Amino acid sequence: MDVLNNFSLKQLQYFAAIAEYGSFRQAAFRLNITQPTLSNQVGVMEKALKIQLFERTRKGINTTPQGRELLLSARRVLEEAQGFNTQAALLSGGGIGTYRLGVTPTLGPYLLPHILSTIHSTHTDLKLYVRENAPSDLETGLINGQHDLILTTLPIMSNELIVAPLFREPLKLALPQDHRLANKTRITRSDLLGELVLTIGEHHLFHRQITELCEQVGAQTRRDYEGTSLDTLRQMVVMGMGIAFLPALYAKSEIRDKEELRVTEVEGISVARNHALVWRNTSPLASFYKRLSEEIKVIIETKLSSEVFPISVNLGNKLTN
Amino acid sequence: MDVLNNFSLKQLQYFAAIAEYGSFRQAAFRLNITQPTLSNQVGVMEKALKIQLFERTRKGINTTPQGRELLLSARRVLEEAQGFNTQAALLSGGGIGTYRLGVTPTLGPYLLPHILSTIHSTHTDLKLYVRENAPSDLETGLINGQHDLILTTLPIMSNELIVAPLFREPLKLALPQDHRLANKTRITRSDLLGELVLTIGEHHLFHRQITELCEQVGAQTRRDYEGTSLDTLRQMVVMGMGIAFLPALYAKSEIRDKEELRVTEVEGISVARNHALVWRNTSPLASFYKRLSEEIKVIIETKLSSEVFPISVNLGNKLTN
DNA sequence: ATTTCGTTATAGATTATATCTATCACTAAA
DNA sequence: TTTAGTGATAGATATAATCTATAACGAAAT
Repeated sequence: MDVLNNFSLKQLQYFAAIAEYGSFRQAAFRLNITQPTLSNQVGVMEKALKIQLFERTRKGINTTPQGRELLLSARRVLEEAQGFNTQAALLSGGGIGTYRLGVTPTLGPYLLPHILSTIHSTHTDLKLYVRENAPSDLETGLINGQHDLILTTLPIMSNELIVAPLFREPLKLALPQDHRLANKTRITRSDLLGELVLTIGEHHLFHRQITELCEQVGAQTRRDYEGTSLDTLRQMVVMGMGIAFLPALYAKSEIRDKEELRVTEVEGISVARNHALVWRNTSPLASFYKRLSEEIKVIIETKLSSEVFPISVNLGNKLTN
Repeated sequence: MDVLNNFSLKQLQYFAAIAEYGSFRQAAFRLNITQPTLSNQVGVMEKALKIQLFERTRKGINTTPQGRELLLSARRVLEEAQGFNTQAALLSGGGIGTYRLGVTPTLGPYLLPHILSTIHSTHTDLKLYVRENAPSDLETGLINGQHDLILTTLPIMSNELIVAPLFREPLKLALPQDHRLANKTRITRSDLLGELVLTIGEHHLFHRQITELCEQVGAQTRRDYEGTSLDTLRQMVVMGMGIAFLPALYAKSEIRDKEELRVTEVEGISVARNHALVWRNTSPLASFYKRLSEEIKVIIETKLSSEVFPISVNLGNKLTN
């Protein structure tokens, strides 16, 4: 990829045109340049390549054997260049291409299935390369360019990122079927007094929320048995090791079997995660990402309004829960 | 193939380098240009394509999704350009490529098999696209560029052609086995008195030579039964319709079966064809063609010295027989 | 806090080069 | 002999690529 200062695309174009029309004058006319320009440029090229491409006579030209050989290569180059050009024309519209979307493992698998198909139908040529990471890794990964966009849980601290809040996802209480509260229609704060609450590992963002809540209502958290994923947390509840708070979208997606667990809300408490679409403030595609976030909000409102809620107040970057 | 004034090869190269090194400065250093040049050129390109390729930050760059997409196309263009370049480098040596060689049907098939393999072994990458035509068509075909070279029978009249005489090919007498002269060891001019001589069609160059000879030695020519090719002429001799003069190389190649025909020389007469390699005086490859003709002469001298002879005198273009 | 180093962008001068106009030299055909 | 067609050449001009010097900003170290 080093020394190709021998020729230019323009010269290749000239070369091909002359060969095609069999005449400098003709070719110059078609190319909207003058004949001397053409003579000059081809001459320059021939000198640079040390190959005579045409044999000039007073009545016209012949392409030399070497010229004929090179013509094939020249045409291939021009074809690729043409391809580059048409692709650039397509891409300049925006919304086309492969975008690297980072998601958290506690949201991505349960949200994306609901929205991807709709997005795909609106943006046929938009492809998402989805990659899962813990929220903190997502944020730094976005900053140093490993992702184009992330779909993550607030808060986002960095001020070089732009945050488009999407929705608020409540955490719901999951009880084993044989639990004393399982058949109670209304569960309130006071019901939780003395309960054993299982939590997910503390590097997850809502770990702290849960522990704070438990302190308030007088429940205990089991520090010795923290789940490493939502799935293990669910299994631990099924086995009767305690109760747990699970994100609403997870519950909707994964807890089909009503015999296994009972998922319910607790009156008088408000514990939830806020999710947002985030990109770098330097990204030239900011306006497209903004539009995309609006579209996602609409999709969620349409398809998931019973599970999640709009984020009413605009709390900005420092949005905490 | 019309409007690709959006970008240049150089710009594509710059684009690829920046993406590769992840930095304008780095890339500029590698490309041996200054960073402002790079910034400027990429900017020009982005404006022309209406696509931002890179997202610039104070700590470096990120390639945009569109940029990543286009990078693939850009690399393909550069690869083809590189291919063009290396091929040009190869070709600039000369002796490489496909040359369109015109030959006469009464010589080509009987001479070329003897010389092509040797030429191929010396010039591995030289390919000959061989095409047969009557000598007069060969000459005009060469002049108007349908051939690069011709291997033809003299004389050549046009003064825009350069003639490299190759060898002199005697015409030998072919007799049927039951002919009265067939077993005679020495045949002289006077033996031909009253013989019926078959000739090839009069558009062939040696037709006239034969008829002139026949007049001199008192032989008759059969105008009503002119052969259309050397093969038919041979068949006519075999069938006893007369005797004929056949080119020595044809006889060597095609008359294997000694029972069928007797091929011999006639003492005291000298009838022959002169062959030459011919090209346009405007051809930039003249020196290569000249070299090639010398090589062919050597090959013939080595492999066919018993059949054909050098052309001793340099008779120039107007060489007649 | 301040300095230092690393990043890209910008402005203006300079250099390189692509292009045009006008013309020449030659050929073929009218 | 003239006319129309071919490509080449010289010199002027316009365009564009490049360089130098500097700005503006961020990150990290002092």
